[in-house]
Amino acid sequence: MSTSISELIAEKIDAMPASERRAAQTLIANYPLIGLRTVAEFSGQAGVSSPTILRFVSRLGFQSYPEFQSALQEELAAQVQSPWNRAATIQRPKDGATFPLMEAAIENIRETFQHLSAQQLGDVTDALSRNRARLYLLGGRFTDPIATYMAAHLKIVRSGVTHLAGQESHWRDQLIDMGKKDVLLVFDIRRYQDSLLRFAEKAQARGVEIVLVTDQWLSPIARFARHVIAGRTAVPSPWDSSAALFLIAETLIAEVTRKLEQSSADRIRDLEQLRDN
Amino acid sequence: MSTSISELIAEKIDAMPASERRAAQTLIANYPLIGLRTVAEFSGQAGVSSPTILRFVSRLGFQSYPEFQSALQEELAAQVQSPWNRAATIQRPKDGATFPLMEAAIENIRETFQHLSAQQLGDVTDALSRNRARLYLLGGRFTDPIATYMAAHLKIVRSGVTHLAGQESHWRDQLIDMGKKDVLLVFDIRRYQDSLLRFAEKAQARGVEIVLVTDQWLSPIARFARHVIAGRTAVPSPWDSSAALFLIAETLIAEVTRKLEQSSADRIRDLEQLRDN
DNA sequence: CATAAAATGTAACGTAAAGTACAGTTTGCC
DNA sequence: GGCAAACTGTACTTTACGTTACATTTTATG
Repeated sequence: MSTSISELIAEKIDAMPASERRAAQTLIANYPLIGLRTVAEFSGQAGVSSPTILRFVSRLGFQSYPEFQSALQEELAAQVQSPWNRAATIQRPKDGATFPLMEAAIENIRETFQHLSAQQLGDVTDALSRNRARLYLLGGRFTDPIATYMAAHLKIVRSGVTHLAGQESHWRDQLIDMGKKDVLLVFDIRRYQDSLLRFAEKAQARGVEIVLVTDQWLSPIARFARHVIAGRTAVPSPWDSSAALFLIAETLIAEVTRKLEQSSADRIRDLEQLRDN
Repeated sequence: MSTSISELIAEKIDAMPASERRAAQTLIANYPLIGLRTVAEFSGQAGVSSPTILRFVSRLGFQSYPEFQSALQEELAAQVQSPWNRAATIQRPKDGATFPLMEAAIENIRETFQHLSAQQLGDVTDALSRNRARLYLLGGRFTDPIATYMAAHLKIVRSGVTHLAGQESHWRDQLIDMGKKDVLLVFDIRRYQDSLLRFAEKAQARGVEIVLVTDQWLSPIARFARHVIAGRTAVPSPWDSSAALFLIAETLIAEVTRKLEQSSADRIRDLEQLRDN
């Protein structure tokens, strides 16, 4: 519980002797600048002696004056950096060069998650958390790195995770091991790749449960998918943005990790041990 | 009219020697808190010596470190006191607990781009657009997919792009071809990888211009980097989020593409033809 | 490659600032 | 009005911070 310092003062000011109260009022009146100066300056401004200032900060619960100052600084920095008054800073004309691509990407992310129900997210998480089943990840030309990223994390929290990399023929050889109860997570955005479609079709034929992460126009793989998550990708750039998909991936990683909490904690510990040796 | 300190830094950073630039980058990445701490803490965080910090603030035009701190404090206090922020702070638009991870990631993205000056972005874009030079991309355990993603795009718009994949020994063999005027883009976030540091050091020794994309705590590679872009990564999840770094990558891709517009357009047409055959 | 110039860190210094002991002053209470 | 308790300031001590001189290393230049 981080009560702000001004709250702290308001709370204790009534229990203070006169001089310390003067210190408190001076601080409130010049909040927070005077508190960042030296004890001498503070005491001078308040018209009390230095020890009074020290007793004052001590009464607030700080062990030393520097500690009190650090608290003030952090509070200040937190206020300035917080996003909702960040907006004020951004709109300054001098700054000007706000980043259109970034703004668009954020808008995409918001919209993407707005269309994503907790239900849907839960279903997909369940599918990806089925420890007994195998989980295969696959992506397209530009989305494969996202599949790689996801696989890198999921391999840590659970077993049976395979990233289908390299040549198409190589994926196909993996089909032999894929069956009912197994899960295939595919990323596919425009221009949709035939190779992915063909593979998804075959996987579905073998009873594999397919999760598709695609763009808002939906890859044809949607036809074979049990779950479909659609993200926005349009930005003012020659290229589409996969940032929303990336965040979808991170969200799934986090959810699966949380869901497998106990078992993954053990697993992570074992992995750390292996690494140390 | 008083130019803000962050503007002041952006303006002078190019005229600074390496160590002072590191100080500047550390301050920008942790703006403004680190500047309010002691010289020793600042220097420790930046990985330089105390005198370097003092020379840095001196170069910014301040007579002494306390004077610099006072300026920071006043700037901060002014921001907090402005009526705009007062209003903004009161009504938190924090809508219900939809997707905390997404909200945090968006905040991270905003903060990351807030700390990124147009100047800096332009410098990096220039480096990545130098068609005559070779461009190498490299990432860590979880960031390598971002390097891959970037390489996949950049390979389309320009030549001489290499993604350093696979084993460390394999990267090293590439060093032989790397020299002055070549550029190395490294992604490195906590836990920072020794292998990347070693490689960056060797590359720098060969005169390679290093661009580092890291987290707000700055990878030790910052020591060898000509350009440093620091992104925020903290989210309410067992894992850090690389979404901000991903968007940095997309922004760089877009900028480079725009910069190489004519030449890349030709190149893309040629590529399309090749694919059709 | 030799030389000068610039940059950087080490270590020591002086000082300003926080912190403390104690005596003086005020306040409250019988 | 006398006494005790709490409060406050003066004067001093101690800490630690900013600063500087200088030696070492690195970089640029002919």
